[in-house]
Amino acid sequence: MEIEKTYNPAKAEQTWYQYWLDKKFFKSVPDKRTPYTIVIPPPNVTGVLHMGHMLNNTIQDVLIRRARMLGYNACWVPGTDHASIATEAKVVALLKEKGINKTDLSREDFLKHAWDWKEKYGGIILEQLKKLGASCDWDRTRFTMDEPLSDAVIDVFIDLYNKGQIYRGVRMVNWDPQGLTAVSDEEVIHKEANSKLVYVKYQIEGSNDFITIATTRPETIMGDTAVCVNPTDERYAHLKGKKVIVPIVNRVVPLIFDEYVDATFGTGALKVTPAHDINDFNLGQKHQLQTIDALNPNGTISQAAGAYVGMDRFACRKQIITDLTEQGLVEKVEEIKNKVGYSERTNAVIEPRLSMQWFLKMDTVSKPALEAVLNNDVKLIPEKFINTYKHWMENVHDWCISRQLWWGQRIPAWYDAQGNTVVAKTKEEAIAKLKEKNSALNIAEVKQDDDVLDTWFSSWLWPLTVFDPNIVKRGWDKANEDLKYYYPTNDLVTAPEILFFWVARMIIAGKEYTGQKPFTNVYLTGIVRDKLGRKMSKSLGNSPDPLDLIAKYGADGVRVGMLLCSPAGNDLMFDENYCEQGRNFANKVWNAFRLIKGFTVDATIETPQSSKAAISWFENRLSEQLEIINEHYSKYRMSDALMTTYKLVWDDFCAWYLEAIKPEFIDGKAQPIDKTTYEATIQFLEALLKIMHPWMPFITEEIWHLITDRAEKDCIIVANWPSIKTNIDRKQLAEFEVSKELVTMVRNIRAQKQLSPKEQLEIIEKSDATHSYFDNTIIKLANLSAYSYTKDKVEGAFAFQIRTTEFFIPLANNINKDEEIARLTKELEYNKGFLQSVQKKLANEKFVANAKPEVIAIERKKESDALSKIKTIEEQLAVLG
RNA sequence: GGGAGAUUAGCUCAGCUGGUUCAGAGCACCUGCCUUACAAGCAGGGGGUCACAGGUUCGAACCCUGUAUCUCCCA
Repeated sequence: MEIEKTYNPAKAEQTWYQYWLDKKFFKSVPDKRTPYTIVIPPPNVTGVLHMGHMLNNTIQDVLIRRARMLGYNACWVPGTDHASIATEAKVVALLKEKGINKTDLSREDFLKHAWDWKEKYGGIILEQLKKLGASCDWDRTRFTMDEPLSDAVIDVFIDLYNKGQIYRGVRMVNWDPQGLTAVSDEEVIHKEANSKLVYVKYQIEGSNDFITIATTRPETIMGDTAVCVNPTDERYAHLKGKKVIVPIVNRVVPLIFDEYVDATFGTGALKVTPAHDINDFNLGQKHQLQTIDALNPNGTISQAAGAYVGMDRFACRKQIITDLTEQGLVEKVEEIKNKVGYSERTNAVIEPRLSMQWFLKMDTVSKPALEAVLNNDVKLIPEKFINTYKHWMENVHDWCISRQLWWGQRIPAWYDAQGNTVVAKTKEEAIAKLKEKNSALNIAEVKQDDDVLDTWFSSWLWPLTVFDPNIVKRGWDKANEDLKYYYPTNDLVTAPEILFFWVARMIIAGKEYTGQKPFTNVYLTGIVRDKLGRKMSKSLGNSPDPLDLIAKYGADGVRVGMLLCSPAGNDLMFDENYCEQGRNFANKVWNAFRLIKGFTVDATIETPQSSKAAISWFENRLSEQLEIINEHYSKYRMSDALMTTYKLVWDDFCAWYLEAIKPEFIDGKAQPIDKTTYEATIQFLEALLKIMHPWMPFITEEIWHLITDRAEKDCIIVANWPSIKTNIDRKQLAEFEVSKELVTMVRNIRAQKQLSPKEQLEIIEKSDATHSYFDNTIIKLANLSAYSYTKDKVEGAFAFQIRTTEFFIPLANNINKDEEIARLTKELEYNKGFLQSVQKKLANEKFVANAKPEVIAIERKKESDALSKIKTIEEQLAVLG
């Protein structure tokens, strides 16, 4: 059979993914085995695969595939999130292109468009995940707005309302004037901006004096209902009891005194606009100030402002500065840097706004969730996030859960014309409840709340409702078989950015409705940045399309590339070079297979000693390294686990083992290989393929089937993870390390003396021994004619040491005395310096008195080794004269 | 302004109980090789005042204090 020289990933990827699907290897149903479960962080239904998803989902797939091989019942639940604001914005934009305004549509018509859109374009991202090799149980695919899941969201709202945890009230919220909705604190991104700090003069009533205030928001002047200064600020003490006149609208407002004001900022005088700043709002409450809302929901100036009505807030800001300047009321304008909040979803500047919203009280429900992390019941990886988590959970604010949108779960609150409110699942139930409050109820006037719930108010139930949407209604005791079996899940892999949005809230919901944590380990990935450290973004155009990368380097290559450079919790400086390295690794594996497949087996020939030794060594080496790999996995050190695998395959297997056992060519003909060595080699290859499989699922499955014809379900995806041999011979491993050094030394000498690798050399070891286990392997690897032992020095040969042993290579015409003297002198100096430092240490009484005995023993060994080396070198120098 | 973390080779990172002259890996780099598995390769090599300044210790990349720079979170 002809095997191609380079690995071609495209075909293998297509073939095997379909094969796995057909054989239902990803499918999981509860059985006697221990489950291993991951629920996917559901990507936005509108989303397309980006580098962050790649990283995230590759890690999940590695964990799932390894668990499957370890014999767990591995279940990875996929799905998408309805992402209310992002999706609604997208649908609105699309309708606009068709000339349809959302405001012209009824709620029902809009939702119909939205669902049409979702059915047509939603979930592309899940198809893309398949290209990556994601082994999700696709039969379990869920969407956060699937009817049963939505139902559960409503159940939770009703339940928490009945428990008194949910309330409605007027609060200052983060208003997105573009999305026309409130957003939570976590959805506001604070960015540094260059702003103008305007110093405006307000006249003191009944005088020609002015008080100057500094503001970055002059367009809210029309909403001012006080001016405030610090009571300790002597500059303003004489103004006590006075009133001031707000410019533009000429409103007379009180001058108030409050500790809140920072006397050192600006002029020390603050304009108070209770409707447009949270701190001003608090001041307003405290001093019982009037509240004037000078802005409309869309960010234009409101009727109530009394001036500039209808003008956009930013246009108004400019205009008002011009107008005030003309009136001589602007003292100066300073350029400053301040933080401005932007909407995560629409990127509009957030406006603090007073409005009627629904809130969830966080103080009591968050306590068990904080404890779960502090007592390590839920482990955060890396641990450094525990502090951040603690800080947030201890300072948590009530959660604004209503959104002024249509796409999402509609709040199940109902009102009558008299302002009575009830919470109920259906209109009928609501009417019944309202009747209790209002005997004269006019049914025609009963209205449901127009708002929907925050998306996170549905995704916090994700690990519960993907398994059992009835959990809220029926309770943990009556949970279905799936939930009982898979929950709590094992690992959650997500970005630290949503630690509070999502992770904390899932723990809250889990504790509330099952009394249990939703997952045991939370692996927090970093942000994927470009190699300059910039966040990858569409606008910068610095984000490669993951599918292009897969086409170019193969899915296996990209997976390896991503994970080579991503320790947990660290941002990842992505560089295509890593994918290239991944692709090269796949090709290396491919060629190792090609070599082995090309062997001709002859059952009659005996196994050479060199191969026997190599097999024994690699058997030990494999177990030794597998132990380390398992250890890395158990600590979620993914890059380390991968790098150890990489070196085991490339260095140990390809560079040392295969070179040691591969048959020679005689007269241009490849010699056959003995059966024992061949079979051992195939076994090693299979074990290595298994260890590589979680990282490189496609190529390993491809080779697995090319090695031999296999039964229908004999696939590497369900093969057993290799076991570690019980008695690893570490002494032998150490011995081979010395042999490797010897081989390297010989190669080095060849390079220095410009000797062909084909020219055979001879090695003589100065030792009392007559042979050792790896002699023949060394002969093979270093291309020697002989390896012999002597008790005496060999004159006129090239001499060197490995550790404390002396070796000679007879090189009749190739010894340059001066060069040798220089080399040996340098080595002598180094060893003398080393000896000196060791002896200094040993001469130190305090060291000998305080250091651990093992440490002292090591130092003594170093001393004696150095002494013997020095002696040897001095002898060699003496011989050279 | 408050909090958390980081700073080790050109780059990305290890260094997990303080103990091999002040250190490791991968990539990149340099030199030599198209050697019948692989040039997507092979062999060999160079490269670091462990951010800076003090301190603790027989001994510090590691522990402590301060400084600088960067990142993130919260207000």
